Amino acid sequence: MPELPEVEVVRRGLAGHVVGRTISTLEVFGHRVARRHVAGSADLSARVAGTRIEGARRRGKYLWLVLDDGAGDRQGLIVHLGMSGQMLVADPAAPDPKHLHARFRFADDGPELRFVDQRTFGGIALADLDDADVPTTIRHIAPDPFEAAYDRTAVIRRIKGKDSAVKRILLDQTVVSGIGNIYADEALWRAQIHGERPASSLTKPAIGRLLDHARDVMAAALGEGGTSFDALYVNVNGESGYFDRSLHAYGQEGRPCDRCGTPIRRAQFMNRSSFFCPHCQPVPRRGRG
DNA sequence: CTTTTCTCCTGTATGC
DNA sequence: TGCATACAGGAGAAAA
Repeated sequence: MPELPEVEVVRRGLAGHVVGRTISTLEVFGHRVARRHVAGSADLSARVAGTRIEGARRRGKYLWLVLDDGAGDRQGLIVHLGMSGQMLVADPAAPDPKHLHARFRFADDGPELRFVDQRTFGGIALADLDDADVPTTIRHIAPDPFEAAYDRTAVIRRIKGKDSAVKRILLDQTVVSGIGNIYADEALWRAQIHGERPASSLTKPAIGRLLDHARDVMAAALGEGGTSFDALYVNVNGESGYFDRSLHAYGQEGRPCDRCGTPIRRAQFMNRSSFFCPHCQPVPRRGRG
């Protein structure tokens, strides 16, 4: 549920609180959190201990810390928040919260870093970095709309070539990353496109406008500290953003559309909820766009 | 190869 | 009050 803006809020917090510091120990609790680290949690802890955090990076919903072991070897510590993951900076004397899955202690004996995750869809893992300092294990994740590597024209062309529902494609992180259910619905509302329209039925300019709306709505959300529709999304200090006040579609079932007044409708799509204005975003007829 | 469905997980809300 | 059920949904595995 944390999407690009919420993850960026966390990245900025990490940049301010842990970059430049040296990790003394990493404790991993339970078997779930390091499941993507194939060599296991003991290996993960051993490799992370003693490294210095050189940077905090992000692509889409993926975060990673660039770690330097001081001997010329650099690795990426990937952090994915999943549905409910939190990275919290805390006083080491503060009691452990429920659902604490990992704890980073630092050589300076300053505040520690905790990975807390109620639903345990998130996790941490180490990976090699490529020449651009992107972990090699997330090379299948496309650049997000804020990256220099984002090729808007190529993304439009790729989307135009697909017959799947356009919302499904917005959520496909291998096409463009960072967009989840909330910002997909918001971008579709802004673009006045129904998410079940086949992508190939949209004109290239319409696809371009949709992508630009997705970028713009995520930028606006970031400007307000992210969306806190769920109280689980917080920055590293445990504080929520307030972009949920600015949502036009997501979670607005029954409320009048801010553009035309028609009640916002909710429908099941891909086993998730989709919110849309039935007037501004007409439902496509089956078999055509 | 591409596309779609299933699965992982637990706290909260709702219905009987 | 208790118990069952629905729901939130990112992403990778599995299936089609």
